[in-house]
Amino acid sequence: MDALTIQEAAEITDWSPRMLRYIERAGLIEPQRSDAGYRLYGPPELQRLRTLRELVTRFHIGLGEVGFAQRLRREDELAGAIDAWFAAEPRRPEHVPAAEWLRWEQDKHSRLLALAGAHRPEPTPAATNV
Amino acid sequence: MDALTIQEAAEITDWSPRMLRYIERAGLIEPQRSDAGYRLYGPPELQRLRTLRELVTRFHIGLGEVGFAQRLRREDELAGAIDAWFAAEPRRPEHVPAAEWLRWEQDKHSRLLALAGAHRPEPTPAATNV
DNA sequence: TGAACCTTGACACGCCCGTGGTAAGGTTCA
DNA sequence: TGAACCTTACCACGGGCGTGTCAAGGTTCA
Repeated sequence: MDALTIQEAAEITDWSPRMLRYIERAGLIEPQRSDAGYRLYGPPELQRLRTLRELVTRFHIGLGEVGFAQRLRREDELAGAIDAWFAAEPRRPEHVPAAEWLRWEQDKHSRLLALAGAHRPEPTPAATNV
Repeated sequence: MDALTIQEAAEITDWSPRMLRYIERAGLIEPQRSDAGYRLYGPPELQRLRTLRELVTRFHIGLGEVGFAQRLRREDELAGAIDAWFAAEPRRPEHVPAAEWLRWEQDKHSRLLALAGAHRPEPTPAATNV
């Protein structure tokens, strides 16, 4: 057999048993269980534990962030909404001098503002409205 | 003038001026500035503020999460590393209950509700060796 | 000019995250 | 059988997040 107990896995992956349980609770790495309920870490889990450590240290992110990335790839609706939000990002053309941009933008805005002012109704954007 | 000041923007987007500054510091929405340094919120910013609110409440995420999504689309290396990590996911059980995060999320609130629901963790089907 | 706004900075507070520890009890194995 | 491991559940604690409020000072405008 080549599955390790939580303590053994912790030792060779440089996490603590406590953190291995925490990681599992975050839904990131869920090892199999023995009949008695013991966590069993196989080579794939060990590898992922090591790379997870590298991920969080190298990019200075938390488990919450990795968990969120997981949500992003599991929940299409969430991913879509996020995409839409960033797609609406007001990008100011870099090549245009700030002053120019400002005047151009203000012109555009004054027109849009008139519309926005007249078009108040926004009861409850049912969904995906961006 | 067609851009709104922070207070006006706060009022019509249902945030507080405090939060508008906070959102800006999070790098999510950075309004232009007047010559005197006043924040100027134009229609695009106002729209994004509204949709940001919807995003956050509808999916129950924080500004930190949105900020992380921003990092993901700005830093290719990070996105690649995350992709790689999830690609290495051991697909033994082949299905993952998408309600995983939900359990995780509800867990925090459940403490406030003083719920007592202890149950024996169901041992996985004869895991054997991995 | 003065009220009403804006700026940044700081203190505060409650909740959540990452982590450790410990207790009470079940499992493994020499 | 007993030591050493495992399980879950709880307490603790420093730091960060989301938010409000206040202070000291600059800007706008009727």
